[in-house]
Amino acid sequence: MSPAPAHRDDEAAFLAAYDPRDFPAIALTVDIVVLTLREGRLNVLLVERAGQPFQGQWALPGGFVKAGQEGLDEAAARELAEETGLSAGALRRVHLEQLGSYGEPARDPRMHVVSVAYLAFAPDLPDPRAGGDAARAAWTPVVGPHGGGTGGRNSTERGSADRELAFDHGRILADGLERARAKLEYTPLAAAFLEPEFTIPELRAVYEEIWGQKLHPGNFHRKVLSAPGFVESTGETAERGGSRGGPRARLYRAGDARLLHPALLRPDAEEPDAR
Amino acid sequence: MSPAPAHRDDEAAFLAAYDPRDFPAIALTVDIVVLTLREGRLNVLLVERAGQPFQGQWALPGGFVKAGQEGLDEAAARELAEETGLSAGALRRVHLEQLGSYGEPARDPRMHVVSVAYLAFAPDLPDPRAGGDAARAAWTPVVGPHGGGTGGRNSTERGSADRELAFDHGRILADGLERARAKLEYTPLAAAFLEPEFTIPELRAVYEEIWGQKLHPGNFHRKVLSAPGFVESTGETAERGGSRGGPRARLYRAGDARLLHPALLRPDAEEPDAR
DNA sequence: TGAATAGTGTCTATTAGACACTATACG
DNA sequence: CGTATAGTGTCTAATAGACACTATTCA
Repeated sequence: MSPAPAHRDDEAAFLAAYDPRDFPAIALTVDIVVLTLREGRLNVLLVERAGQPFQGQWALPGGFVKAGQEGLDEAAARELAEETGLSAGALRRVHLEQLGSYGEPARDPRMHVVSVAYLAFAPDLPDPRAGGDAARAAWTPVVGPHGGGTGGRNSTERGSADRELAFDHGRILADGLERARAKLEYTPLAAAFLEPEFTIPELRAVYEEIWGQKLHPGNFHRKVLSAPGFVESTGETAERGGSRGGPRARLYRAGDARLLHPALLRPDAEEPDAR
Repeated sequence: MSPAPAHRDDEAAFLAAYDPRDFPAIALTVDIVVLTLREGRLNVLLVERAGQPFQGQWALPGGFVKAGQEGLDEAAARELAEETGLSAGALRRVHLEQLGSYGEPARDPRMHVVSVAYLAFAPDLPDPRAGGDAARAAWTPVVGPHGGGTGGRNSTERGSADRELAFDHGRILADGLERARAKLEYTPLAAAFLEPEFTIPELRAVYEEIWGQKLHPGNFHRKVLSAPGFVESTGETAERGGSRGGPRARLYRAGDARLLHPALLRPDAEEPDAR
């Protein structure tokens, strides 16, 4: 563990003599898969790269971790705020979790850059503004097993109508989408895509869009209500019924559970790839 | 993303002029939670630190990622081989997966060191030899909700009879243990703790030790056999029966499933902390 | 008025767990 | 021979999903 085989008696003296420059440099970035629903469709936040490498290509938002100044979660939250232009208050409604780290030496042609990827679930957000190092930033529809239920499980997953993402961001996005699908099964995080008060049919629409398949309305309703702490009733009723008719649904807000029991398993998840 | 706001026309020229030293340094390490069963008890591999900081304290094995030369998975595999002294062949029987990254600026007093933690499941291995930067290395019993079923879910988790680990390795170990418990539920990785051929009661002992609770022998047996691809029969029978009597059990080897359907849920996992 | 939807009731096939039983092996 | 265990059978409570039905709202 100790990079220099020093055996000083005094730790303070050791630290004073310690020069970080003695070690070969690896750069560290955070990149974020920010997912949201816009008009019912799953979107991911992408930025167009202003500089080299991959100039002009789309990439996940992210940036370098400020050495010695911030932890990984802080860096991700900072980048998220910068790229979406959201206030600290609005950010509290966003779920942010670590997705994984990606460190192939050749993933960035400049040097060895390790990226710690994060995954965020956000309610419908305003259009992003391009940050300093991004030419543009845009919510981009995610295709794949979404958007019609026709796409199979094995179809290549990428954002935005076949755009190829820079670096290995296509892979990171695919990992983030799979994580998101899994998270809906055993956490109440689907509510993070909605306003603070929402109806069960709205919640069901989140599941249907992210899982890419229709769910049974009656059974879904019952399962949500039977999972303790998933939702809690407000006593209120939605202003209007469904756009195509039907009674007004009751309003709920997110409960205090962090894990769902029982879980809402994907109907098809019996054989994911059961080989 | 681009650290210097360069707008060169030619990517090659850009790369030639690129100096990695322009950026503040963050060091990158991999640390590994290596779990194994020794005489039926869960053990973790720990090393005693030879140098500062935390000299003389126990820590997870790990080391610096070789910048530009290896990816994260490679670095973890290399460290694992170095610390356990295992051959490449023996390492193929070890399961290794990324656990998460830890990057608080103050987690290492020398400088900002980000650690990518890995989790490994290994069959019973020989005693480790101390590496270059470790005074000693030893398999260390894990206490916690293990070892007798008396420990509650909330008991502080640490290795080796109340040893305090260096850095934030206590936290990493706790995260690794929780991941291990969860992994047994929906993957067939319990077999990674056993020899290539094993009996169902041996497999059950893995679950009982890691989950810290007794399981119903009959129902466990049936659930394992009903999960497609979990185990496949060898047609053979164990040489001897149970040490305290009983018929000889049949031998199985790991099947080709990577996910269990249906999953083997922890009996208690109904309310993990359902708040 | 017709069509679509919210929410609830109910039936059934499946499953998890408890219990029981036998056959086998150790000491 | 006594005891413990492997493996299987069976019963029951809980669950998932299918189907049905009413009331409510939009167009």
